[in-house]
Amino acid sequence: MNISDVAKKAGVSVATVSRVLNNSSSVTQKTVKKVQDAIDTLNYKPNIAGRNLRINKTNNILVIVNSLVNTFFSKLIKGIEDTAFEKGYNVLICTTDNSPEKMMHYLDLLGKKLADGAILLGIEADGANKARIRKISESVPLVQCSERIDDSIPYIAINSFKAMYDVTDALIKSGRKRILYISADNSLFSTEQRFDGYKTALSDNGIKFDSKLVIYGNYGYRTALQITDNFLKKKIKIDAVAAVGDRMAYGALNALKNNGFKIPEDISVFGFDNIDLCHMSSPTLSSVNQNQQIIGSKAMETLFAMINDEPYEMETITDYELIFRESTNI
Amino acid sequence: MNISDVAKKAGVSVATVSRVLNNSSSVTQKTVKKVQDAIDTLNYKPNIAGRNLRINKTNNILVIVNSLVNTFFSKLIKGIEDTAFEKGYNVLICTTDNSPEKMMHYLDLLGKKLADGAILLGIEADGANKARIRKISESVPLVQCSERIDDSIPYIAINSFKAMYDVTDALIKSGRKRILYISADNSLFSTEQRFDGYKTALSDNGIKFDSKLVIYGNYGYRTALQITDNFLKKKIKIDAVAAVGDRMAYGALNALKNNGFKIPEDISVFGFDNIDLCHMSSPTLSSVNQNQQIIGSKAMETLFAMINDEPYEMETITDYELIFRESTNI
DNA sequence: CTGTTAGCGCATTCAT
DNA sequence: ATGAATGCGCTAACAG
Repeated sequence: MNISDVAKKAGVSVATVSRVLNNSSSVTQKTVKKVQDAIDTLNYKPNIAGRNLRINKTNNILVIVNSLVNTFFSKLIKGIEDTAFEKGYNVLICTTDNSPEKMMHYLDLLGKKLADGAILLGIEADGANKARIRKISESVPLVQCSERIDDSIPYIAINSFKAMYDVTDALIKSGRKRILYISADNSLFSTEQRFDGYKTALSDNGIKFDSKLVIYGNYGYRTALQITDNFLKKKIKIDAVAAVGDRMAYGALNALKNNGFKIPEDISVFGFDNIDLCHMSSPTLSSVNQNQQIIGSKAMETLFAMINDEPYEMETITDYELIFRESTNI
Repeated sequence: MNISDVAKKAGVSVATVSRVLNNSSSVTQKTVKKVQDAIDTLNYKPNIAGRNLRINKTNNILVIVNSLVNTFFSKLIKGIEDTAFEKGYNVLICTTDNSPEKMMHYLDLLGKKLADGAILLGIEADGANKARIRKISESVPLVQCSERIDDSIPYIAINSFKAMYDVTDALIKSGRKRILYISADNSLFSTEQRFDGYKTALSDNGIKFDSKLVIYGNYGYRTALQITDNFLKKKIKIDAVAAVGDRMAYGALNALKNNGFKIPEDISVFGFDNIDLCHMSSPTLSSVNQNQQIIGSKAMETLFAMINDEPYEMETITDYELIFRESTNI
């Protein structure tokens, strides 16, 4: 069942059927109707593979992400998908499980024309892979979201420096001075930016940075619980905690509780990303909210513009907001 | 840059290049090397669209799901993806936002040969769409996961009846008799099954079912908080809560706390799905854990068998386990 | 406004 | 073991 069956049925040429299908150049209403009827009675669906081959375009885009099991990214993907849907694109999701090999494998699919472009979500890459990604970006539209790998590739994210600056500043303004900073043990752009934000806010408020007040986790709850507990054993006095992720903030929060501290009376706790849990837990958790839907949408729009040779921004900075809840008394 | 460029470079025919590419029939080692070298120096990638058209197969599968922003489904998708990756398939994720139109749109893509088959995740369908899905399933491999739409389509899930039976039974065995049941306001197979499990466990333990002890939400936290609060205003005595979802259990739990009840001393609370939050909250929440990774993996394996005309199971029932935490004293 | 035809890149049948 | 030739389904250039 193909286009020529429809042509035969409708008593026209395949070209005419194709024209109706793509409502390209002018076809008489009468002919359109004949063709439509044939399509309907045969229940014909155009074969995408044939079309893709001919026009050398797939209307697919790749989303490359470490893991879907992270609502930060799944919300972002929803933004991508909604916009992709509007523009007639299908979204292929590729999860890499933090494996560079898997990531490069998926990037390879772009060369095979499986998709017209790709969005890299929160991707970390070392020197060699950075170079390969840059190389690929020279021939295929690529957009990076929420983490920056290469300056030559369009980038969409919040200003992580400013966000963590604001968190730190708010904690200080509420009277806290010794803020335990829970960072992540990676080389992500956002990690570095946030750390800079923390240090700059301290310094702007005349507080000396103390490296003993910095501990490193992996975004997970258990590790954060553990490292905070270890930290508390040292009996170093603190009056607040700022974490680069909510799960880590919860790990800290529970470690603090277990050690007899009252939240927020003794110690304020501030998270990052505003996961659903933040408003369901007790105490509810103060956190930084990003609008993932918009980030995703902007990423797709940028990619779409690249694919269609339209102008686009090299850098799109989106909004964030600090949400104050019970874990802080600000 | 295509297969014939490679053939030219290697001094062989396109047929031979194709054979090397698919290591089909016998090609001399020497020829293989020549071709490989040509491929490498040209950095040639076979065009998937051309291949798909020729072999009438895409190695793509569709996953149709209401929303990715639900770790239950995203974990399931991880199971699908891992298995798909092993088998050389790419996964196209289509989110429907509970819109039947969107779902049918995506199912339509199957007819257009965008993918070789589809997995339906937790999909709800009314009479008309049920019929359309069944119709589609006659010509395209389809698998349904975690919710059942049609008996003629392979199905993978836990036994929801038995799981909720076990929850209810465990609560009763721990001395609870008046168990508030928080269900969801939908016509999903699992909803019905769980409700039956609850009622049967009551009856098997000689407890009369009381319809006043059943309230309906939408899987969300806020609604559950609200309806539980409304329920408590009626001053009907209860000593336990069983919910069909963890978020609802949390809504109930917080409503109970707000009304001065102690968990679990006054009232035990049991959730369903074991979301991450369960072990991070205080109190931690007892819940039913399903192995989504395995469900997803089995779904992909079943779909793979269908695509390749191999034998497959019409029904795969996976394990679950009750996890007892601080919200119950069992 | 419509038809004829070529060719996108590939796998495969049929020769040799 | 290899090559020549065909056609998968479609769009677009060209002709009329």
